[in-house]
Amino acid sequence: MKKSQESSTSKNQEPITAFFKNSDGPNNVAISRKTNYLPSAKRKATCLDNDHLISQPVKLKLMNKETDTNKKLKQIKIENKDPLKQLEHSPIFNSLPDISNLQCVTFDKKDFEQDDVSDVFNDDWEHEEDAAAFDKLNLNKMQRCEVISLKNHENKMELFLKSGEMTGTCFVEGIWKSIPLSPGDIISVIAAKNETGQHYLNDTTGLLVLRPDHLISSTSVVAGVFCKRKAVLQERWRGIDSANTAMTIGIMVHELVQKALTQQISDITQLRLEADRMIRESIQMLYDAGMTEEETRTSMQCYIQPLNDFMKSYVVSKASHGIMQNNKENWNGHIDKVLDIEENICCPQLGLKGKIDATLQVTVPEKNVLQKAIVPLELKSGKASVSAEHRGQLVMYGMMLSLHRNEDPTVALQRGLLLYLRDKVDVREVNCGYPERRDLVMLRNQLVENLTSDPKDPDPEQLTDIEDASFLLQQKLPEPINHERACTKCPYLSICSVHLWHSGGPSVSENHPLSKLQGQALGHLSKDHIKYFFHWTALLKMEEKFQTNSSPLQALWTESAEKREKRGTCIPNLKIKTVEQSGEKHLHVFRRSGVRLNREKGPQEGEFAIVSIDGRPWVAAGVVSSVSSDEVQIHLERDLSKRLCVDTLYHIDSYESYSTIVQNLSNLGVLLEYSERSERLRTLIIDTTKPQFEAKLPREVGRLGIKLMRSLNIEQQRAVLKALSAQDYALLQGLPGTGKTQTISVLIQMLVGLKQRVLVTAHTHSAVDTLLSRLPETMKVMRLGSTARVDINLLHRTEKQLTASCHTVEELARLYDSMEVIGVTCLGSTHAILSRTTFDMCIVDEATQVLQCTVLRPLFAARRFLLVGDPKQLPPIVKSRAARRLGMEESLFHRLMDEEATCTLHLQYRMNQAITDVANQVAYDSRLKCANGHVALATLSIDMQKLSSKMEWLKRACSPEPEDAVLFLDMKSTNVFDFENESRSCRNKAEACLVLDLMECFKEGGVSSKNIGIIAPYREQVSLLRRALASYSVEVNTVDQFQGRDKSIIIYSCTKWNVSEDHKVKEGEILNDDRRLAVSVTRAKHKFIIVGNSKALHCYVPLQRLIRASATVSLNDDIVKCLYHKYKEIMI
DNA sequence: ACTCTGCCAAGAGGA
Repeated sequence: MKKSQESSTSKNQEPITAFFKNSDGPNNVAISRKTNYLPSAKRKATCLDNDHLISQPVKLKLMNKETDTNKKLKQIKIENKDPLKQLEHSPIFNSLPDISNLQCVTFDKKDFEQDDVSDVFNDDWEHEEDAAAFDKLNLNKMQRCEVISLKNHENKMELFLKSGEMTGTCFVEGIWKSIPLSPGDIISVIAAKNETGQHYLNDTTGLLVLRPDHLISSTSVVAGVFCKRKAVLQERWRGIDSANTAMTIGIMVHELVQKALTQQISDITQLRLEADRMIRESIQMLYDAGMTEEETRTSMQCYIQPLNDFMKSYVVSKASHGIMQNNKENWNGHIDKVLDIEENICCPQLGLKGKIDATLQVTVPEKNVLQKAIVPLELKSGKASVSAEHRGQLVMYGMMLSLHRNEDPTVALQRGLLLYLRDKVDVREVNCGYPERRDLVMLRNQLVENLTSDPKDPDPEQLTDIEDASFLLQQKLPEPINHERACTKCPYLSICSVHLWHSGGPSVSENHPLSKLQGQALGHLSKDHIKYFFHWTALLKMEEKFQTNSSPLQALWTESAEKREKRGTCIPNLKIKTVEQSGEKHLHVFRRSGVRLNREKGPQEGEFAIVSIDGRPWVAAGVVSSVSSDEVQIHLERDLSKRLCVDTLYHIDSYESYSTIVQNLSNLGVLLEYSERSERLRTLIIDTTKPQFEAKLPREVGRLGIKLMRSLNIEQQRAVLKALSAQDYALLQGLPGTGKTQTISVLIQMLVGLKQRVLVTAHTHSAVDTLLSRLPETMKVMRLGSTARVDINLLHRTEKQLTASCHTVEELARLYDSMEVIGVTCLGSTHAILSRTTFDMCIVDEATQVLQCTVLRPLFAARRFLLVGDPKQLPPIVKSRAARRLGMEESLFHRLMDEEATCTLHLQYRMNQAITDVANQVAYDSRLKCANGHVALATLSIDMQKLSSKMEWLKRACSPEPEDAVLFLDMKSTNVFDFENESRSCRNKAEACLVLDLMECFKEGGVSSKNIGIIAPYREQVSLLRRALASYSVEVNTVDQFQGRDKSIIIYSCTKWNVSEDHKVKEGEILNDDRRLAVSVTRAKHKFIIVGNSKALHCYVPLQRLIRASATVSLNDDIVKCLYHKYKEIMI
């Protein structure tokens, strides 16, 4: 039972100062890893004396007595609760070390007598020399360090830190002691030095940033001022809180102000016109929030006059002081220049990021002298509360900016402007002292503590039990606040409560509002529902952890651009060539001189990427629109050429966002809500209640069927009728080549004929587009999603095109409502149409490729659903091996598969009999049938006469005969083929040579290369083959890219040749994946050729099954040697 | 040591 919080948050108290109350709480200090770390008497420390570093012994004496300054500070704290005002009269200010003088001194390795710092951590501490290597770390500057060990003293904690080659110690007192640190933790520290040369932090000096590599946005930190628990929930379940009026107005006011500032608009009529124009252009946003234009115009009214006043008094006028005398609180400066709008700041030293509304150059009168300064401005469209949240945001921007200027973030003078415009202008200057900075850093630390794992946490990849995982990997959350009204209305109430009551952690007292709200929050949920929620949140956590480890964002500031380039995630050293406005974005063209870009690695076209400068990561971000050998084009949200000089070198890094994880978590959150749509899905998906079917279909179905179903075979017709009779859901299992796209297309036409609205979705854009392109042009179809990703033939059906003529929210809503079919990817299903209207049926194509938690989103929007897929084909992409082991690949299709609910299409129109037979042996247990004799007997059309002079094996390889339709070309003796040491790489030049020879032969036989597809399991082999076959314009790809399509001939290059006899197949090894193999085989219509080395492949069971089912041709050493000599020039 | 599609972001306000 924890009551401290419940009683301590009183109403009039600034929540931010409440930190002081908690600072004496218990601290969980880990015990030092090395117990006899270093006898303190022997330790040496370096201190700064006349600009020289002198080593001198330091006596470690615990200071039990308070220093004078500490005493004084305590008094001030008691007298004055507002940390903002505390430092103004504080004597401590002067007693802090003068960092500005120290800045020029850099602590470099060469400054020291002893160069050997590498073995500082030897257990042998007897030598004075080793000990002297300590405390080289200069903590007067902010440093990113690893905590090596810690030692708890009576009222302070001693940290042993390491940064690069340097090590040092630091004493931590006061509030900082409450940070739970473990050896291995990364922290960022700035500390003071006492008279004995010892670094220390206490309540009056220094900053300690926990796990600074995890950047938290400034708004998230200040959200924690009110409720830390909510701040954490908001980071993880962002999608739960839907668009509301206040926020929408806020966004519009921001745009208006930014426009006024950049264009110097100070005419009220013009501002009104701008506002009107803005409303007209934002109808999409208004639709999302369910607002009308009239309502919006009215709400905007109360900002326009004040904005006009603001522009007149502060921006346009020449006067720089003496203005607005009638209001003393108002700021008395002048805005000279707008330097930037929405400037992105990212500060790895403080673990913070943010976006500054406007960066301004101002003149401020100070002691009768005019001072120039650069200040951030933060606009707020709500009440002029000058709250801790609002000020805190500016304080954090201030700290980040001071670090960019190379100043000490604990003491550097910082000023920022708060602008309130509702009803009247109110400009406030926010300047602050140390305590508020400290408290904000601590607040951030508390959030990070919950948002990141600590070194002691279990490694998710080691977990083998789903129950353990869902218990151990639950979201850590701060304690709830005691605020009934806020909790009742909080959108995160259910998620907050499910963690509070079902995570085995501490709970709240009976009188706590959350106890009273328990029924409202969770009353509608069963144990199974909660279990399902925790299972999937744990799986997502595992996947997320894997992602954090494999592509760490911190590489942006911990690794050089060149190193990142080697890693394959960065295009370094670019200069701006041109910048042009393109819609709301700025198209930047970057040029790299000299070195050619490696186009296969690094940010690709259509991907989201981050632009950085050395020492300033993440100055902007946007979507890459093209990458050529010497240029990169990217759409950024702001114009970089305005602030920075022409010669600045930029780096563009690819970025893996976590938004998918957050969206999936949100979907699970929605599944817990008390609503009809969630209740329905919980019953069907979690409780797996049997789906119901209508016994009789309306007569209309028959009439429509005569017209529409004629093109379908019996099996397909049955499937359509089954889907139409579903009251809850139905499954359609479509084996390869069985015409499921055709079937779904007819089903959609039937549904539309019955006046039903259909939502068509799939995991990939291409699957959605394939379906939509089969629908008649007369049908009202809208494709949602980013235009860049949509198939070129469907551009006329994109939302952008169709809504171009809408000028009002009503028109827009009418248009959306009039659509008979909406097509969108599962992850794109956050579009407002899906939450504002209901569909009669949702059809999910390639449903076996979607994660269960991802498919939920489109399903919420429909009364019934149809899942279409083939469980024998590709599963969803799950990167974490552990998550795969625990069942994350199980799609909803798998979960719901049941004879009564499923229709299967067996009759296929693609493969001839020979390939069908092999497919049946490899994956389909004789279930796959050729639809008719024509399909069964189809053969490759090739002119064998032209190949009569070829060698026997090559003739068989190209022959159209059924007995050679599936052929294994065995290259046993790859040893002859020792081009170079390729033992570690996943490519095989021998196989590439063979494929090249086959291609040449097919070409001679008159087979068009567009009828041939080449598949390799590994990317590396794919790119080798692509280079080698560049002259053929033949498609070479991984299996995944061929899903859903076919070719007359498929050549499959197994690649692996150096697998040892006793090789133990690892879990999830790609060659052992029967689903990928099944997809490969079933892409071929007439001929399937496997190229491989039987010795290397014998350990892979699915491949063995395939090889046994096919005819084998062994290629001897001579053939291989011959191939080598023929093509060695091409194999680069 | 293997495959790879989707998601723009931080903030927009209020207890």
